[in-house]
Amino acid sequence: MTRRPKDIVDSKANKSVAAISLKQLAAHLELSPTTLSLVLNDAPSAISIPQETKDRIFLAAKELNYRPNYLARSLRVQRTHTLGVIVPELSDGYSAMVLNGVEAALSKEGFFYLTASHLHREDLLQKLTNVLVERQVEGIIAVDTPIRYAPNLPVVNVSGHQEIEGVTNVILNHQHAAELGIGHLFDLGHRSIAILKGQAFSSDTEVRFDTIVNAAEKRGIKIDRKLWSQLEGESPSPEVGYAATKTLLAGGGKFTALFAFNDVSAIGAIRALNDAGLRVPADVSVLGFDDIYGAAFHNPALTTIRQPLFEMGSLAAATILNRLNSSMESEFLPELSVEPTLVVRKSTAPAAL
Amino acid sequence: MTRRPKDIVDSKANKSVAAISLKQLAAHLELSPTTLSLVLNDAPSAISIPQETKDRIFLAAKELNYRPNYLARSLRVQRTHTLGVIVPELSDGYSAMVLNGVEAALSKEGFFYLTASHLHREDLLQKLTNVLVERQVEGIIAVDTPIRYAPNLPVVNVSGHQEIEGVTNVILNHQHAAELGIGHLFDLGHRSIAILKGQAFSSDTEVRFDTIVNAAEKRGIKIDRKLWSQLEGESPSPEVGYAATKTLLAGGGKFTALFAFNDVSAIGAIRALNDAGLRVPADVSVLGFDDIYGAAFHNPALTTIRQPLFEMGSLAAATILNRLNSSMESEFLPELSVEPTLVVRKSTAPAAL
DNA sequence: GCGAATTGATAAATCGTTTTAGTAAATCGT
DNA sequence: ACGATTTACTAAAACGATTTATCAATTCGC
Repeated sequence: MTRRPKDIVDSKANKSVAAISLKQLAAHLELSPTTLSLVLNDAPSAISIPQETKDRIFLAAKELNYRPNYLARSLRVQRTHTLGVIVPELSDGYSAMVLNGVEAALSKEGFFYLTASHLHREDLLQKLTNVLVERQVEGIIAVDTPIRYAPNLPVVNVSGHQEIEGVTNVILNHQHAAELGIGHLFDLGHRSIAILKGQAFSSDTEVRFDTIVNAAEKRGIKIDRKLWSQLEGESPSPEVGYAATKTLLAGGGKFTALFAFNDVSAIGAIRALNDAGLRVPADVSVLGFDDIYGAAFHNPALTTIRQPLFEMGSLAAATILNRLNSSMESEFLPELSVEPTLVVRKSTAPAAL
Repeated sequence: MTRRPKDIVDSKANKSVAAISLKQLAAHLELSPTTLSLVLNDAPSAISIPQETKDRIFLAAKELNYRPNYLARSLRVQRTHTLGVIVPELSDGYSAMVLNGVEAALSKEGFFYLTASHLHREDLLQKLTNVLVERQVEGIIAVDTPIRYAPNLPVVNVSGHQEIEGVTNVILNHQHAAELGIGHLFDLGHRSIAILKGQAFSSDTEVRFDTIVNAAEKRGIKIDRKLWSQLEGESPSPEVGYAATKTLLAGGGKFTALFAFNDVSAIGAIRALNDAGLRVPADVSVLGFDDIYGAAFHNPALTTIRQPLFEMGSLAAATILNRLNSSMESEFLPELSVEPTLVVRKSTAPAAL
């Protein structure tokens, strides 16, 4: 009521004055913490509190800059509004894009997330999972990560391919992706197609390879051993695609198109082809996968199979939130599939005769 | 050792059996929670507890899979081992790289971080800062974000340029960067140099522009109004560089080299130049900034001024950890500077006569 | 053999909330 | 006018740890 205290509070407001507790605020108002809690949280039983008192409470809370302590509240209500997100590493663009989607979905609901990178180390992965659980996350999103044992929480695996009890896999419709890719190359007249197979640790590697080979065979195209090469090494750089394409070329197989494992390796492949005196797309068409940020601005601009990574991230997050909010066990789905799209740019062209 | 029991245990381990509390564990051992706490945390006063009892406790904790509740512990000891990281958005590669460094430094110390994107919205930025403080983060790292009021916590601003009490800025040595860039172009014989100035919202925009102009003038090169153009729009895509370069070309200024604001805009610029029938680097040299992931694999590979983003992230994190651990107030430094390096690739070449 | 120190433990306060179960006074219905 | 509601508010018990006193029984020093 007096001027002095108010001024002091205001001048400190910028510096966000040391937090005040509910108890202190209650003492200041000469009310019990209970009353304040009921009013501030708009609890049903607060109907009996007169508006005048409520106003006093709101005013004081604002003036004294009361901010409820999240730890205390979380401990009491047993909810942290926090998820854990496990990625192989952050630098590769793929994970960042998924995270972006995760964040968009979570922020709407006042959730946050803790990020952890396992760097392709199995032991670290297991340890991080445990630590996240200890930190009371309400669910876990694993991105492109082969989880083994799922903790007792809602878990969604983005690009996961193992069937694990209680884990929802958010996956691309790989069959469709392979059809789109091979179909595009076939339509351009390509009949000799090479493939860059993913690294062994990537969860998409096997499905992608198999579906592509199948789609090709359906059109009478055989992918013999000389026509594919596997990416090796953990670096998320085009180097690995460059190296794999070199060995492919050294192997002597003849091809007019190359279906890369992803955009990053496609970029490396283009460089290797150029180094060998082959022009893209005049001599060899190159097809990427993912449509990462930058694929459109590569030179030549990459034709690629687009994975909706942002959507996969937000779908993963939404799925977990949904499971948390609906008490019904029935909400659980073992698999959610999203559709790829073909993005035609400049790295593919009709096959030369 | 028989197969059966092991299988059963394992099968439960997968589901990570419902957490047990300290009190329950204590009841099971017929000891008090106090004793367990002292032993498990290896408190000094635990010396009087005989090894036999300690062993019993450790064994039971392991067998019953006791995991201390982080919330409860944090509430009591008033430490969360969590930082908040505020970025403009995640998709731009720049932030992801910094985050990567942050994570590397934090994980060593058992810290985690919550990520929040403000999407260039001032109100959101302010709100997110408050929410992070409510969540009891122990410090905040802002990346390329113009913070106004710093909360009452250790704050480090990566690429921050305002002087704010209590905020440490981690910045690139811009003077040096400008010298490296202009020096490189000058040495190649360029005397007419155009500049792409950053978006108004980016904290590096003004310094970078000014230092570049100064470095040029020091060598007798004037950058008149027709020779620079400002990026506009929030999209983190090369589009903005493409558009800015178009207007530059339309303005009629003559130049043999272009110093872009960053790699992303450099990529857009190269496309605009090509569209105008100019070859890079034969007709125009293009110099990027940042050395983002992918700069090396662009075609032509970008010559660029490398910012050590990973290091800036880990330096920011280390700085905060340091301030948290040392009780001395003296640790505070208002500014930490890191050095750029020139990475010469294929987008710059001697000036044509 | 007696006070002091050591050994082996524990009860209770605390962190800052939410929530359950009240209570005392005023008002209502009849 | 009197029991039943309603109004206005609160005490105390959680949540799950850590930490500060204490305590009872031994052992030690002399």
